[in-house]
Amino acid sequence: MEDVLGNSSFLANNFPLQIMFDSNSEGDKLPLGFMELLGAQDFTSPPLFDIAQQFPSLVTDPPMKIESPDAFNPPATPNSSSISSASSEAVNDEPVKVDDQEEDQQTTKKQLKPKNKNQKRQREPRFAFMTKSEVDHLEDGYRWRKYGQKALKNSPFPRSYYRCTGTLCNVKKRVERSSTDPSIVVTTYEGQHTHPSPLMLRPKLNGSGHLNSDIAIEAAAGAASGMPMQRAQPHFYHQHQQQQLPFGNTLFPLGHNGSCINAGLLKVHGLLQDIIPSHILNED
DNA sequence: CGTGTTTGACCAGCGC
DNA sequence: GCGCTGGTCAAACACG
Repeated sequence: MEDVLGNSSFLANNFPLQIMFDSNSEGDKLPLGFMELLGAQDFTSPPLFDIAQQFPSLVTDPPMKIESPDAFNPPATPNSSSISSASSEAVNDEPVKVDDQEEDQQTTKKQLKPKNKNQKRQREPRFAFMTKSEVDHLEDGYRWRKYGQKALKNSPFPRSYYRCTGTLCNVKKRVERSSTDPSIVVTTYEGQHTHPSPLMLRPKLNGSGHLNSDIAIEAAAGAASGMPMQRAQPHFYHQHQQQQLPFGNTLFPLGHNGSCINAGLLKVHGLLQDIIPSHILNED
């Protein structure tokens, strides 16, 4: 339970989570991240989930269960750098959702006043991003309303709860700092945005005038590598062998046996061309 | 006035 | 059954 994040949520509900982790030492606020590239796929491109499904070789040992495309609908992007974690909580053998928004709302209400005692509380797929940043609440292109804050048992840092302010959008996120490394901000997204990012309409340029493809690539690589979070986590800190990515950001290895996300990254590289303009991928 | 934050209280899930 | 903990609500408050 007490892990490097002091976070139990990753292990909740008995499903593996997958995280991606990289850092941006400057903690720069990137106006947009891979959410707009990945999250935007909800509206423009096939989700990365499909990619991972099509290329099971990207899945590491143990293979991450990919049971629902929802699990790969990536969350909004932290502005500095990111790790992604995917859960398959909302999958199981539940019938595929008919109406996302409606179900989301029902789910939310169920959490408070469940009418169905036989039915376990269902949660949305979750993604965790570990971001090295001075800022707690990372700008990700969406507007969030804070609805709660909770002190965590094994962490001196509180966890903040945010909800997307978009109408009918039930996406939530939790933001907390790692208890072991306060410079690490752990952002956990839950649910799917039902609307495009407000910032999506703007050109996706970073400070240097380049698209922020690195984040998307890392996310995709991490997602495809299928690293269960509960196993990957400790390695971030205790066995980390930082890998300098060609994209500039430092990516922490996810593999338990020395394999790092870079391997997956290479594999996904071609896949991402479907999502990310080729010139971006060639920038390295 | 609209929007967002703070914060105490409440509830549900889980482990013992 | 009980206590602990995480997650959420909602009133009060702050701010532009």
